[in-house]
Amino acid sequence: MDKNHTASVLIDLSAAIVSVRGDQPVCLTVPDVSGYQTPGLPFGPFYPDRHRTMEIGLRQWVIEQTALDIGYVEQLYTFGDRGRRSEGADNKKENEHIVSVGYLALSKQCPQPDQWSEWYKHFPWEDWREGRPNILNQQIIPYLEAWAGSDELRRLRLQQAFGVPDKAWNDEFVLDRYELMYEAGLVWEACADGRQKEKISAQNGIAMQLDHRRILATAMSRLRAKLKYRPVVFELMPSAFTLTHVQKTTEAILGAVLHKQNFRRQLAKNELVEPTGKMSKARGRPAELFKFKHDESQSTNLPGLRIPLGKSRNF
Amino acid sequence: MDKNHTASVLIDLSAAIVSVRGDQPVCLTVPDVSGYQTPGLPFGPFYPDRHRTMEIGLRQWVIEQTALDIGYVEQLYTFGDRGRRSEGADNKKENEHIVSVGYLALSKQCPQPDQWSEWYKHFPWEDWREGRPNILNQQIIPYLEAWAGSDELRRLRLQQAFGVPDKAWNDEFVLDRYELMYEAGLVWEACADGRQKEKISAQNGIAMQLDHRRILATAMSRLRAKLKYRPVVFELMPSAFTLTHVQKTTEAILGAVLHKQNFRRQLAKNELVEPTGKMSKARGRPAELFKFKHDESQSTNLPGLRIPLGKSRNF
DNA sequence: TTAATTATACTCAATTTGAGCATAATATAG
DNA sequence: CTATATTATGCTCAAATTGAGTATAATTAA
Repeated sequence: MDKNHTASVLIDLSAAIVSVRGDQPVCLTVPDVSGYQTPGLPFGPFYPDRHRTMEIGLRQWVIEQTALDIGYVEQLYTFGDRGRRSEGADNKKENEHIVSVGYLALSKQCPQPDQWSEWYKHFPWEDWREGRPNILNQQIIPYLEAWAGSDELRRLRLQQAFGVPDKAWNDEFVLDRYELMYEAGLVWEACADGRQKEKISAQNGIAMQLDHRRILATAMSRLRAKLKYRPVVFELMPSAFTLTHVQKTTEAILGAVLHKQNFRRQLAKNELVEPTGKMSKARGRPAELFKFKHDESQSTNLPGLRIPLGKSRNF
Repeated sequence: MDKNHTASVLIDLSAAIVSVRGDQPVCLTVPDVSGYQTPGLPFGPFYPDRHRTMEIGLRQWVIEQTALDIGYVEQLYTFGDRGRRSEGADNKKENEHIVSVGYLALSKQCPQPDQWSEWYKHFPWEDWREGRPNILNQQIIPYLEAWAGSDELRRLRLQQAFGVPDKAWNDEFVLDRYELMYEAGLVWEACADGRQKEKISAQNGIAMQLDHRRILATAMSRLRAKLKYRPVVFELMPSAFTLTHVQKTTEAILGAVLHKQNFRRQLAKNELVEPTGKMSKARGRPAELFKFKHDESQSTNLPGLRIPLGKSRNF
């Protein structure tokens, strides 16, 4: 292998910092820097001689820049695509190669509401809590079927990702769906020229800078999957909470509604929570306040709640 | 944030290329380059202006250097630890920071047997197919319990990772176990000075260069987990195989024996294989030869076999 | 011809899941 | 002060899945 190539790169640490506000999952974003009205994920450079590990580097600039208390941090994926920068409007140095390491972080609070962006504004087809989103049948699916045409591979991927025809919707395939839509030119970021961008700007969710929406999709996929076998929900909960609160938070992340009694049965069986003795005061019968039973530092390896998702979710 | 820091790094693409020979999972290794007898994982540099993505870069040098046909490739983790290089014997340039992106790749064949190293020679405590490995009760557990002492957190981690006391052994926690042993100074790589290295060299599995054993542990964890919900076994199988062959391969990866009839029931239910009509010839009653029902390109999203692992595996 | 070996069909109890009803304890509207 | 809406929680029950067997069939090797 010849060595006549640039091997030196800069490393960006990008973070999808996720929290839940009310019944909406939100993600910390930074204001637009390009000419378009697209928010971006916060990111900072990695200085290898300053930080022992990349996770430490990530925590460092998150603390410095956002003053947030993030507990759970997980590395998502390292994106090394050439021309990642050149897709945006600003295009400073062509020769400066940037590799971006994506992270998922969870935060219990989300102050300054204007800095947090709701997941489902970027991915309106992912929220099934009120039933199948209209945008699917009215826009996305017809377009994708036309795009697939008689291409067998495309149709198979369509069936895998979107469950059409006659397959169930899988809430974990967020990334697959986004990438399919990207390839089909259905999302703003995939459009090369400005005119095309104008045409679909408002549709199919709010775009983000560079490949940030892809990173967010990766984060959503990972979090939805993890929720089902590790008790990460509690990284999004306050120290005391009602069982309904845990359920609403879980449902927000999954974009699906769950059976109340069965959800509680799982919680009970896995011994994840214990009563505090106190009661919540709201409308209706007061609910008992619970707390997470375990140390947060070890929550990574606990069994978690095998979420009962129900069978017929593709109507 | 001040910019008076080196931000430029080199990127290594390290690969745990896994195959199964007979009933042993194996991993492609390169000969020792340090003074010690430790094999290493193959790796190559990433040239960002030559390869569009890192995965393409990885495939490229694997083809060039090993002439292997690897189908399935999955990014594992990006390690950015400072001083990753300086642990080894050769220590060329202090200022050259290297970030290593680990990959898991699966290969159906493993020619040149001397270049492939068996998993369980590096991790003898991970193979439970003949029952609980003796090394656990005779060496590892006593040492770790002494190390934990009365430290509550350490005892909890010990319980999580190794299941002592009264918790089940979880085959997926390969990385957790290795890291705990590393911290406790139980593995060769964790020892700073040569004398200490001598002392535990032969014990606790064959060491590897740098952090390569950690990457392999990550690969093992990921593969064992994935096996249970995605049909990746077939990436390790020839085009036609008997059901027993699939089971033996699965058992090799998991390091555990499975119930034959239940394993087949899962295969049947998920419609993963179809008969070829041909028969295998060996000792005993001939078995029908099957083939994987689906296109390999889409195998990522298929349901997979929810492996029936049996209940009482910590005796 | 017999024994060893491997494959495959079938059974059955225990557990888990999906989905529901019934009842309890509070706030709020009239 | 009573009725009603609202939320919480206890309990049931059929269907499906899982764990762990037994029985039997088709080969090779002795």
